[in-house]
Amino acid sequence: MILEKEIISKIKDAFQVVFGSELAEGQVTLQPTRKEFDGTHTVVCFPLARFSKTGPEQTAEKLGEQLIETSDLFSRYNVVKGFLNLSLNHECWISVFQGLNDDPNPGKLESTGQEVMVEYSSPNTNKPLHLGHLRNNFLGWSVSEILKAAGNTVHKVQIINDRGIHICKSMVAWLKFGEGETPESSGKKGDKLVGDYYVRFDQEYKKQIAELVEDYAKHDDRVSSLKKPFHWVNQIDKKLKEGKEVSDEEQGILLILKTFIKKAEANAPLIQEAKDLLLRWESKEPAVYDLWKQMNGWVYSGFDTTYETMGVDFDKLYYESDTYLLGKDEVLRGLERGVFFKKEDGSVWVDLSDKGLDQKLLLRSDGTSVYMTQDIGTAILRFRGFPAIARQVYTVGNEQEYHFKVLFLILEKLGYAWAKECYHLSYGMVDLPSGKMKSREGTVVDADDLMQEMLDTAEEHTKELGKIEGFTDDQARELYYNLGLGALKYFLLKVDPKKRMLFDPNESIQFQGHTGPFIQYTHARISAILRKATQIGLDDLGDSLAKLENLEPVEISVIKLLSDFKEKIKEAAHHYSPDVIAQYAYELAKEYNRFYQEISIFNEENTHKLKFRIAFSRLTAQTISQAMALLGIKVPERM
RNA sequence: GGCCCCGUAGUUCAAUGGAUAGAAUAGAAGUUUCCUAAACUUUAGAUGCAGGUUCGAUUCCUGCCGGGGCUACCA
Repeated sequence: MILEKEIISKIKDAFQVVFGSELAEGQVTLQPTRKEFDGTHTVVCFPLARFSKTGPEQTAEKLGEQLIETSDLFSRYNVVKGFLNLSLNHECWISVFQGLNDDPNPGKLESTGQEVMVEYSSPNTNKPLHLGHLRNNFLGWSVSEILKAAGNTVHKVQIINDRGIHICKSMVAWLKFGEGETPESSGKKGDKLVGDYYVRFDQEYKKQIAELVEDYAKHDDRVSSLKKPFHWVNQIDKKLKEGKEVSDEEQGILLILKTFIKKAEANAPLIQEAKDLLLRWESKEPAVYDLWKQMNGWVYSGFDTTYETMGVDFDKLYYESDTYLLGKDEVLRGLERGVFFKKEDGSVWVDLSDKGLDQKLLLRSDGTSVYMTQDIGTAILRFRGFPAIARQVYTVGNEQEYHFKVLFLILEKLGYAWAKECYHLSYGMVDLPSGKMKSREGTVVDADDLMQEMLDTAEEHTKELGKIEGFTDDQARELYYNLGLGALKYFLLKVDPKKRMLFDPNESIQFQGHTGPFIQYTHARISAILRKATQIGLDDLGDSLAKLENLEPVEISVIKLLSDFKEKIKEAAHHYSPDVIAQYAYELAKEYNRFYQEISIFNEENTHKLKFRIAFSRLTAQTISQAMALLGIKVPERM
């Protein structure tokens, strides 16, 4: 911020005069003054003692003295230990406020001229979206908005994993057990319907495996005495995981049974059918291809509904079925050029041992591609389609950190200069109190269900507080939506993306305290003031600012926060961290609420003060609204 | 086994190497003739353990303990 720069420059000048030694740019550490001390800006003088050749405390004292004498920026100072606390004078704050109020581009930094592609969501098309996807989408969408505000051109994209064995599983189950069910016939949302068949496949598949294992066991003397071998394995596995003792005999049996299970997994008729279907799909057999299209279509329309509720969107969609072949070509080309190597069985690998990693498979021995192969293809395709993009940001969970490390290294090896600029926006899992979400154990928190719950809770709260007087039905619904989703988005975005976080479904997301609705409420409060101001014609600031004689401390601290906004956007963009914005919006709202409590705006007799406070409130509302917009949260006029 | 991440109030989250470790919730006590009490004020409560570097360590380094992840011819 300009203000900060100016202060630092004054400090450098003063230091030069008093101690005769020049400080470099980064040597002045300026930080916000803690609220128990007087002042707004604090210079940490410990590191300066080295250059001033005197103790930190004297350094601070002399520096403060000099600053007051020579600069018109500061009104007073105090020294606590080696900390120099500075207070800016009235005119300075007035001009800061003036600058913010006149800013033609509030909340938007100068263009960097850079183009960035941000990928997020990218779900598989075999099951509905869940809580984890919510964090992913809100994060990716918000980071995109933040990057835009920071002056970049952004392309929001996702890759849809529409191809592969997983979708074939749903298809097999639907063919076998579906009896022609469609979203229309059963009224089920398309993604839910397909997800159900995926689950069904898994259940039936498990059954077949268990049967096969039992059969193998029956014919093997070593284990034929076991009644339910499959169940037994699970028990022993559980024991091992809990660190309990397992006898040698049990371990021996376990080993035998594990080979049985592996064999059964490969030989179960259902998985054979799914694999067969995948081959038929790859050869584009019309019946299979049509069914694949139809079921994917169901999923897409289901996803579209969910995305709409979530309030996220994309500029462009990529489909794995379109990109996986390109990846394969790239790998083969790399093989020719000696970047990759082939093993005897025909599989293609990359050797990354020079980078401290191991070898990684790129093409199976049967020539089919793996996950990595497709990602190579997709990345290259994107840069071909958008030659101007400087980098790609991948919003993907942190369990794939290794994968992306490898991907970027491979792209680099293939000679793509932009590979170095690619970034894996890695975020932590959302845990439940019971641990990780597992679809098999039915502990997945469904995205649609959760959002609906949030809307219901918002409605309940609002009605309890009796705050829907004068609302039409549509307005009320809009409010519940904004509050419910605001609470949810804020909850997921206020946490550092890198960290894993906890979600307790039994303890519903709060609407009080450090929450989205708290900030929304502050905005609604200010809106009420602005409405009233318009009514009585106090909208125009006129020359009141110049005639203002003093500012209250709480007003100064709000102005300081307002002036921090752009710096926060910069920081959030730099770290890909919406939580910076979330924390900022909260601090601003909280500080304004203090002002609101302390000062009764319309009881003020001095017109200049009154007009200033209205303009000041408007600027706060505007900043809150913009900050929240970066998080994808709408702020209401009334609530 | 190897590699990576995380351990902060009862709980959920903060703290570019800086002051007496901040919030929120749950607990205790207050504030409504006054612009929206989804608010505000007061109070009590925490850095896993042991070393090291530093004027100064929640932050950096080492070891230990605890939790999670990756290490598939799965995606």
